Amino acid sequence: MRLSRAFLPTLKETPTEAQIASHRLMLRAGMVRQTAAGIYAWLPLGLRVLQKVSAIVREEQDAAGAQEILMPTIQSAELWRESGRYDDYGKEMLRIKDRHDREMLFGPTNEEMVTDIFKTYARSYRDLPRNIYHIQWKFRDEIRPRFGVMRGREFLMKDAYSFDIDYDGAQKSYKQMFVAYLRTFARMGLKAIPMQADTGPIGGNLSHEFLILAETGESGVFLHKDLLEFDVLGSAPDYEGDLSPTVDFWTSRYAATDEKHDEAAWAQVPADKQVSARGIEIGHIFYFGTKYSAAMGLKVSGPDGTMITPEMGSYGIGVSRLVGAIIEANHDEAGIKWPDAVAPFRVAVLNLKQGDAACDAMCQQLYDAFPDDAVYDDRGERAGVKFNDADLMGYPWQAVVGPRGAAAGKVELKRRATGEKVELSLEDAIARIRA
RNA sequence: CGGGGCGUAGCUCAGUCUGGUAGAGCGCUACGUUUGGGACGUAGAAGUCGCAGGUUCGAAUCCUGUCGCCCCGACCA
Repeated sequence: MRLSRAFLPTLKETPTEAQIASHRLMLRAGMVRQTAAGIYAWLPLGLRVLQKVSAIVREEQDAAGAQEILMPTIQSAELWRESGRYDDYGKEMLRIKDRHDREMLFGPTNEEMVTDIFKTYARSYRDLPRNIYHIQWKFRDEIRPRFGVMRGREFLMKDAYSFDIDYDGAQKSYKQMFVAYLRTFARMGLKAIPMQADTGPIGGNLSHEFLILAETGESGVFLHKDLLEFDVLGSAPDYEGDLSPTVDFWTSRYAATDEKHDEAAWAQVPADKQVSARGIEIGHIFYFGTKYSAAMGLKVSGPDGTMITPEMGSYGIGVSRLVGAIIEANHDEAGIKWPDAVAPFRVAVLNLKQGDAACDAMCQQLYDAFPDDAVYDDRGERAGVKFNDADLMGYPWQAVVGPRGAAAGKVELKRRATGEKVELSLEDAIARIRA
């Protein structure tokens, strides 16, 4: 992407409405544009991050055995009457009438719809277990949207739904998602901690929220320090094997949000292992048994010919919220510090003297070395502007090419996260960025 | 939904109390000088003053209504 031709509008001044770092930086870096309260348009830079985050979520869902589908945003009220949630859900649900006066709604979640779809095809216990998911826009008419994409009304969510023949199967599905979530967030450079949670309007009796620590988090959290030091990505999980050791590691150490906080249990945690902080919820998993399958008439034949009502669970990740959460966890005064895995581009090539033959040639080679993964700041701007914009947009690497260095065949490579700078030959610089 | 605040140029805001030619900085355009951490000068473009109605010779300013947005609280991926 050449900046001279890109639609990447950065802002020098901070828009007044933005109160927290991620919102300010997303607006300043030109990632999103607010179009109504809690509703955002995603501009190219923001969209790339959203897509990278989605891709990681998708890979880990697929690895855990879930299969992707895509359900619509608009649903029929009828479905929600079957489960009884049409009246329960309240004003958070955006209700719409079509031209024939039929009652419709913009989906806040998809338990009803997925159950309805699934029941058309599932005939036998042989059709189970299954886990299907989609990544789709949701709408929840929040009383008070705030914090940019962190609490928007329209938001992108990955929601998965598991169907199992019995309780043990459902527990296995739950653990698969539990482990998949740990890996998903770890790959984005986040330390997400699963915590006991309320099940809220979804129902059920087993639920974990995944939170990351951040000063601007909306929940208070209390946790055992060991949980912050565990290496999640150390070994690839065997999803068909016994996942209990991993899940037990996490669930045996104290971790709770203020809603579920238990002072007595907390007092059992050694004082030097107690961590109390603020947290942002980025994922939530539920086991809720037959709540929807029973209400909506999902039944399959069992091995002995009797009908069985499958056990279900649902598993959500706030994909658009994650973009904000990642920024909350990775920024400084100057701007964003993208983790490599979700960076919109891996490297920014900064040409400090546009039009200088040596600079132009070296920049072009750097740029060509990273197809679709580099931005080339080839604008006729002063060096300071390019430095500041690159810091703001937060590319993991900055390859700085000025007349002095170009004459000596050197590139100055800056690591955004640490601020560390080294002078390298062109080849070494390319190798270093690739590493 | 209760409380508070704000809508004036792309952005940040002044002007409203006390009605009388619509302003500044940043950004944008052109030219010149600059050129390794958000340069300087000169010239220029850019606004139905959120919308509707009213009062008035005259409304960004006063009155009524309305819409939108932000912040604080009770609720939540």
